This record gives sequence, structure tokens and C-alpha cells, in this order.
Amino acid sequence: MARTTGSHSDITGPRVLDAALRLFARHGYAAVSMRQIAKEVGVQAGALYNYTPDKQSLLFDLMKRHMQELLDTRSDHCRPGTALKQLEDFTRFHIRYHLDRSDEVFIAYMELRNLTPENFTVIEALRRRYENELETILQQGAVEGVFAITDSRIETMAVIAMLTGVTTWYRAEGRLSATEVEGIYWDMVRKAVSV
Amino acid sequence: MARTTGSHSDITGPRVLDAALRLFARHGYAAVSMRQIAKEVGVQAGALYNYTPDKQSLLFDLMKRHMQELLDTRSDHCRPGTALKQLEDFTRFHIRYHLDRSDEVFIAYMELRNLTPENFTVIEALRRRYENELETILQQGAVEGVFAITDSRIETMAVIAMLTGVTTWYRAEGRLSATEVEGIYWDMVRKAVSV
DNA sequence: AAGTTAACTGAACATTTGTTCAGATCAAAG
DNA sequence: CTTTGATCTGAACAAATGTTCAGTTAACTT
Repeated sequence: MARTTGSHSDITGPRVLDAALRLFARHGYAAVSMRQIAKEVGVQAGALYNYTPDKQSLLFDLMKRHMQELLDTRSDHCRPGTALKQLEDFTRFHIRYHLDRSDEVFIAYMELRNLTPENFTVIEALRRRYENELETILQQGAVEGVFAITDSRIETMAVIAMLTGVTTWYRAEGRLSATEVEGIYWDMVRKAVSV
Repeated sequence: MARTTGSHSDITGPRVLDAALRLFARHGYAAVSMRQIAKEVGVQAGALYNYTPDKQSLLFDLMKRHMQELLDTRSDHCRPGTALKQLEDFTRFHIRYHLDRSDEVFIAYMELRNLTPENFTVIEALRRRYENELETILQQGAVEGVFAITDSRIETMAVIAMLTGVTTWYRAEGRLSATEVEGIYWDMVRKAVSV
């Protein structure tokens, strides 16, 4: 029978994805070679193909896993409540989650054009589902009369762009804690969409 | 003496930059080859080197020209006034300008990591100058007592991220005109930073 | 008409690319 | 100890990369 313990595949496998994640985030998908990834893992390039059918799948798997986890974690944190309270939850969740996974976020927003058309469709659908959760909250707030919504799709995109932008400048060693940043952004979001 | 009229260099030169702009925006710097650019121009790859010392300069020149024009155009539009009025000017200018140059904006925000360190420093400085203009307005509004500013740098980055994000989803054929979008964003920005 | 030279071609260059695969390695199973 | 098979090496592949350059072309000047 096959080896079960002592196998390296359960160690090397994740390390391949980890290395790809870090390198793609740092230099971009197209600028990273399979040999660079292999070197980071401590293995020859050919060995990578025990863990991925090709380079494209590496990118796709990273993106899909990220979007999937984003949706799952968010749905765990989801509590019923007023639109205002739900918007606060969404805002704080989004910022915290994105600050914790800056590499994944960077890739998910920057490497969309390096996906094959079929893979792009899948990721785009997941992203759309996430955006729709915010849009629903805004629409509900409009019904409640607490939010001023002219075109819910635009306000959704505006808020998400503002929140996600935090990853481009935030540094953990900086002068502000994640919680302080969270508070400042929540103030701005609340005011921006309120009547 | 050298040929003056009938020369193609004044035609081909800009065409090289144009092709590079479009291709870099569509597929990313690292994913575009000099031969693809040459094909778009209708010339052999070697001919490109009459117009650029190397591929990196193509990217750098595009970015520098964009940031330079952004700063120049903005300084032309700059009028004295209250912080609120200046913020409105900045918001409307930023959206209009960015909608008109989506390719340039895309490159300027996505290809920073493909610049050499020295080139990155130059572009980063120009970008910083632009961001500072917004930060100055916010700080002035705080002094006037009309803006609620906790940390002017954060509010600056948040507003810029929100505004620039418009380029990711806006389509000229869409259901909203640029002017309508401008108005919606201005509403949100004003409320977000107001006391 | 002859000469000049900017503009371009087309081939060549050394590397690097993603991917494949025969064979070595070696821990576990029988 | 022998067999098994997952895991990995190391070399090989064709294609593509950025860049260079000797030579061709043709629009200009004189």
C-alpha cells in the first residue's frame, strides 16, 4: 500500500499555495515564475506539478479560496438588526478581515485580468455575491428611511472601494491601531450614506 | 541635412506610447511583450527602440506623463474659496478626469510594483503631491470648523480610494451619465467629512 | 541626379518561460 | 527483506522574452 504517514504532500501542498500567495502579491502573477515559487518552497520546479495542474490553477485556487472564506466568515458574523447596525457590522468586519489578509485581498483585486475567461466568471460571481450583501443593507436602510440612496449600486461600489482601500496604506507598525482605523472608517461610512 | 518633413518619428513615437498604454491597461505590464506592442503599431519589435531605451521606460513615461498632467490640469482648475467649495471642486475634477482617462489611471494604480525602485520613488512623490492637495483642503475645513477630521491622512486616503474606484465599474454606455455620477459621489464625500 | 541619413526590417543573441517525464529516493506495507 | 508507490530530481522541450545590430529603404537636401 501507499505511504500514509511520513508523506510530505500534506506539508508541501500548502507551502506551494503559501509561496504563490506571497510572491503573486509582491510581484504580480505574470512576473512570478514557477521556478521562483519552487525555490521558495525548497523544491525543484517539476515537483510543483504534484500539487497543481498548472500556474493558472494556482492563481484561481488562491482567489476562489479567498472569496469563499470571505463569504463564509461573513455569513458566520451576520446578525439580524437594523440597517444601521448591519452596516456597522459589515464595515467593521470588512476592514478587520481585509487588514488580516492583505496579500489575498491584493491578489483578488489586482490579478482578475490574469484569469482565464471561465475562471474570471467564477470569481466575479463570488465577488458579486459579497457586494450584494452590502447593497441589500443599503436598500433596507433606504426603506427604513435612515439611508439616503440615489442609486444603490453606486453607493455600494463607493463604500466598498473606500473600505478596501485601507489595505493600500495601513501598516501594523503605523501610528494607528486596527480598531482606531475601524472607528474612523465607520464614522465616514455612516455619515456618507445617512440622510 | 536630416529629413524634417515626411519623417515618421513624430507619428510612430506617440503611437508606441498609445499602444503600450492600451495593452498595459488591458493585460498588465509584465504580460505584454515588446512584439505585441510593435504589432499594434504596425512595425517590427526592433523599431520600438528608436523611441524608448527599454520596456521599463515605456511604463515609467506613461505613469510620469499621467501624474504630471493630473497635477497640471488640477492646478489650472484650482480656485480659491471655502474648504467646502474647494472639496467640491476637487471631487468633481477627480471623477471627471479619471473617467476620461481610465487606462492611465488603471496603470498608475496597478503597475507601481513593476517600476524599478528609482522610478517608483519619482512616481510616488508625484502621487503624494496630489494626495496632499486633498489633505490640505480637509485640514483647512477642520480649521474652519466645517469638517470632522480625526486623522487627516486617513480621511484623505479614504476619499481618494472611494473616488478612484469609480473607474472600476463606470461604463460610458451605462445607465448614468458622468455628471450624475459626479453628483452622487459629491453628496457622499461631503457628508462623510462634514461635522 | 547624387548624396545623406532617419526609419525600419529581419535575423540573431542569450535567457527565461511553463510544462513533461524517465528515473532516483526512500518510508511504509507485506 | 522485498515490494510498492508517493515524492521529488534533473534534464529536456519548444516557445517566448528583451534587446542588439548590420543592412535595406526611401524621403529629404543639395
